[in-house]
Amino acid sequence: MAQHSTLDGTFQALADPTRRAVLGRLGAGPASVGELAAPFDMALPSFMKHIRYLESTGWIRSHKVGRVRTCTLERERFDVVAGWLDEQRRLWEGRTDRLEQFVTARETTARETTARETAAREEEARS
Amino acid sequence: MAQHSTLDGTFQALADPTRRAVLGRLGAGPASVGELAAPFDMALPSFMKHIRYLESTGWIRSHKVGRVRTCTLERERFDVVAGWLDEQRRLWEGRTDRLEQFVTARETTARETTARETAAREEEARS
DNA sequence: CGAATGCTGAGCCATATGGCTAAGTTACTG
DNA sequence: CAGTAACTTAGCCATATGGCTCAGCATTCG
Repeated sequence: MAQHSTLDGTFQALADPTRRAVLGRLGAGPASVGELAAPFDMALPSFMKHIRYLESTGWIRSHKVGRVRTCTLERERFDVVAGWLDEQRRLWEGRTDRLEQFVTARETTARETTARETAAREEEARS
Repeated sequence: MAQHSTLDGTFQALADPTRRAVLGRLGAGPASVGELAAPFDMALPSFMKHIRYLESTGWIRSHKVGRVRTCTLERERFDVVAGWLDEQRRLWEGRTDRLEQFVTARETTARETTARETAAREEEARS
C-alpha cells in the first residue's frame, strides 16, 4: 500500500467510523487485531484493510509475535491534526490583526481624505 | 448531494488539498467562487464540486448575488474537529489516570496477596 | 499430530471520488 | 442588443474506497 503520511491520508483515515473507533480503543492501550475487530460485524480481511490504512497513514504501528499482531496508537498523529487546526486559526487571527493595524495606520496619517476608502475597505473585508 | 454533516464528511472534506487550501483562503474573509478557483489549474465545474462538498459538510456557506456566489468560512466546524481531538485525549488521559488509581488502591488494600496480580495487570496494560 | 486460532493474500463488487468536456442559464456591460 | 462574465447542469472517465468470499499460512494447543 502507498504511503499516505500526508495530511490527505491523515484526514482520510479519520473519515471512516470504524477507523475512528479503532483509534478510540487504542487510546486505552495496545490491542490485538482480533480484539480490535471483535466489536465490528465485519469480515477480518476487510478489517485488516482498515488496520493497514491506519498504519500507512501513521496513526498506529503494529508488530507481530507468533500469530498475534498487536497495534499501538501513535499519539503524535493527533498533534499533526492539532497543528493544522492551530495553523488555520493563527492565519485567520493574524490576518484579522494585520487588517486592524492597517486600518489604524491609514486613519492616523490621513484622517480626512481616506475616511471613505477605509470604510469601503472594511466593507469589502466584511462582505 | 447528500448531507455529510457527520464526522465522516467533516474529515473527508479535509482529505483533499484543494479543499484545505480553500478553507485557508476563506480564513482571510469571504470570497467569490471565481476568486477561490483562480489559483487552481482546474475546470470550474470540478472546482464547484469541491465547493459543494465543503458546503454540504458544514465547512462553508455560500450565497449568490446576481452572477456572483460568495463563500464564507464556518469557523465552528474547526471546533467540531478540535472537540473530537479533545475527546480522544480526554479518553486516553482519563483511562491512564483511572488505571493508576486502580493499581494504587489494589496495592493499599492487599499489598502482599495481590503483588503478582498487579504486576500482571501492569504488564497487560503495557503489552 | 490433528484441530483450532489468528491472521494474510487474492480476487471480486458496488459505490464514491476527483477530475474532464460540452453545453446551458443568468447577470452584467458597452 | 451582442458580447462577456460567472456560474450551473449533465455526462463521462479512471481510480480509490469499503465491503465481501475463498483459500492459505503460521502458530498454538490438547
